[in-house]
Amino acid sequence: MSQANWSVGEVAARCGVNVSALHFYEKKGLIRSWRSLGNQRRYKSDVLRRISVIKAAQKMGISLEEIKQAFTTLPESRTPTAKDWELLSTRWRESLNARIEYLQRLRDSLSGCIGCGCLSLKVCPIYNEGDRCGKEGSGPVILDRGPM
Amino acid sequence: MSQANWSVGEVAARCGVNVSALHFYEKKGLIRSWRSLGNQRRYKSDVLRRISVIKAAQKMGISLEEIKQAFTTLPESRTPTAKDWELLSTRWRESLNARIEYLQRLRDSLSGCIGCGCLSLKVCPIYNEGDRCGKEGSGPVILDRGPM
DNA sequence: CTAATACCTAAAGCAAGGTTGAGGTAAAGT
DNA sequence: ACTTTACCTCAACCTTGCTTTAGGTATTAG
Repeated sequence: MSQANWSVGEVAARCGVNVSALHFYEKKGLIRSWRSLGNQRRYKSDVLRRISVIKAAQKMGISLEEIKQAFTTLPESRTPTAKDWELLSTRWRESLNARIEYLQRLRDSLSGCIGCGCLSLKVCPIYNEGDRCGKEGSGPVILDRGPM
Repeated sequence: MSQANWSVGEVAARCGVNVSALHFYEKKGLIRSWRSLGNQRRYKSDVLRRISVIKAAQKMGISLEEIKQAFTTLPESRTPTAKDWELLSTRWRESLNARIEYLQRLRDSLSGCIGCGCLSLKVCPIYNEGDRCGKEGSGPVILDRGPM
């Protein structure tokens, strides 16, 4: 079983992050700890999952601020369950899908666009935003408002 | 036809970027200009394509430094042709594909991983790196070294 | 001719996501 | 007991990709 009282160094080693990152996450409100008699941080084992979720979400391109927002949907009173976490992952999977589709559109336009003459011109789907300098207004903007 | 001598303001308006960004790109060596008698920047029209390529590459997640490196493969002596640009786009398409595949693996693992109990444990494909704290060494690391 | 823009340079600032360093306390090994 | 290692806080620093500000020159519109 997992221990009950993790020190910051143990968590850092276990999660493959620096102690400074844990301090940082705590300051940002993404994780919490209580203190030992000697004022050292102690963690419940569910912090491990939080950190792994932070890292996974970052790989998806989700900012710490967004992760923090998502964490506010977790229960305060009890340790989050698998269901609680699954809800998060469901929402993020949607944004991940959107991002993947965006990149796919970008890739598919790329073949035609960078090599051909259209890039930087009026109707290129890759390069086009606020491009109203030509004589007529520009064509559709397919890619510019994609998810970041 | 495109004009021969673009001012910085014209390029900025045409490309939808700020003048300050053009100064910045120039300082970083991504674009070049010559000067008018009154010391103002003047651009050849091929700067438009450069900038659109910069923007497209950024959408793919390519850093300015990498873009600059890629630009060094363009000919110095003549204005780059469609073929020249196509070469760039080919290389980038590969890295874009890699990134897409990485995100797809991430997505496909996500369903099982965040919700289940494995995340933060020894063999989860999403959360796993330098995880040698368990009794045995950890399992394969599927996702951690993916392209950024 | 004059006033409003547009442009110039250099330096500072901003946001994200941390890391590094200084100065000091706590806990653990021998 | 003593020394090393782990931990604490706070502040400063780093990188990327720009923007903003300040102080000054050039160009353009009326």
